[in-house]
Amino acid sequence: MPEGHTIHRLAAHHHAVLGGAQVVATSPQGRFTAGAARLTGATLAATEAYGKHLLHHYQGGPGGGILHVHLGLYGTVADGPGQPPAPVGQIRLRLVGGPAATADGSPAGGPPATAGVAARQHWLDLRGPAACELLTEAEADALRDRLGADPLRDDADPDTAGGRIRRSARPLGALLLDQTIVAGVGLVYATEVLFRAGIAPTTPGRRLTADQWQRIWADLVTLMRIGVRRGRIDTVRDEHLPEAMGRAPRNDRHGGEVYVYRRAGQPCLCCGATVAAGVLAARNTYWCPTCQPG
DNA sequence: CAGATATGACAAC
DNA sequence: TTGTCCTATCTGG
Repeated sequence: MPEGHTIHRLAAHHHAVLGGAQVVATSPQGRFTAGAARLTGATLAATEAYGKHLLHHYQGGPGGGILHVHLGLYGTVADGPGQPPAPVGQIRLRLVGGPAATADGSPAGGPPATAGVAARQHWLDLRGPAACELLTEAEADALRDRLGADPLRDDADPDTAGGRIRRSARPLGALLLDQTIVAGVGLVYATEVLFRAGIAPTTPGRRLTADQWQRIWADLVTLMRIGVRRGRIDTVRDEHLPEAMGRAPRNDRHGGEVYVYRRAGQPCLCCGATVAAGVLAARNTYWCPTCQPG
C-alpha cells in the first residue's frame, strides 16, 4: 500500500476522524510505552504528510509532540468507529471526546470537546511500521529538510529535484526512488511514470532533458493526486483500460490498473511486446523494451 | 503449512 | 551489494 498517495490520504482521513480531539494512546506491544504516555491526554491539532512520512501534531496533555510514522514495506494503519478490536498493534489511539465529525467527512476543526458535546468513539491501530516515534519540532524540521520534492505538496520544488537528476549518472529508475530527491514516489509510480514517458529505467539521469523532466513531474502530480482520491494506483490511459480493450481487469491486492508494474512476461498494453523485468538498485523494475527504448 | 514475496529504508560489508 | 527489520498475503507441496 504505502507510497506517498497512501500517506497523504491517511493524513487527511486522520484529521477528519481524530482532529481536534483528545486521545488515549497505548502501546500493546510495549515498544512505544513512553511515547504513548506523552500522547495520552493531548489533542491532535494537525496532521501532515511529507513523502512517505506521516506526522501527527499533538498539543497539550503531558507533553504532546509530533508522532512520526513510516509504514515501510508492509506497515498498515487501520481505524474505525466504536469499540476497537483486540489490542495487537504497536500503537493505538482512541478518541475520547471532541466535536462531531462533519457529515461529508471533511476535517473536523474547532476546539476540543466541551461539556455537552457528544463524545465520539473512534480507534486507530498502527501495525508493522518501520518507524513510530515522537519528534521535536527541530527533529521534524530536519526530516523535512532531508526530503526531496513531494508531488503532492504545494511547497514542492521540482526544479531542484530536476537539477539533481539531470546532473546524475545514476539510472532514472533509482533516482526517482531516492527520497532525498523526490519524496513519496515508490516503485509503482516510478516504474509507471517512466513507461508513460517512454523512457527506459536504466537511462542515466543526465540524459534527461529539462523538458522531459518537466513532463515527468507534471505526470507524477497528476497520477498521485488520482491515487489520493481513489486510494489505489491507476496509471493506464482511457484507451488502454480493460473496458476499452476488452480484457479482464487487474485483480490482485493492489487493485489499480498499471502498464508494466509486476507484468513481466505479459504483453505490453500499447504494443504487445513482452514486458521485461530486472533488478535495479536492489529493487524490481519492469519496462517495455519497445515503448521504452534504452 | 513452510516458504516466498511485497508499493521501503537503513546499516554493515 | 547484502542482510535485516517485521506483517500480511499468496504460492506450492
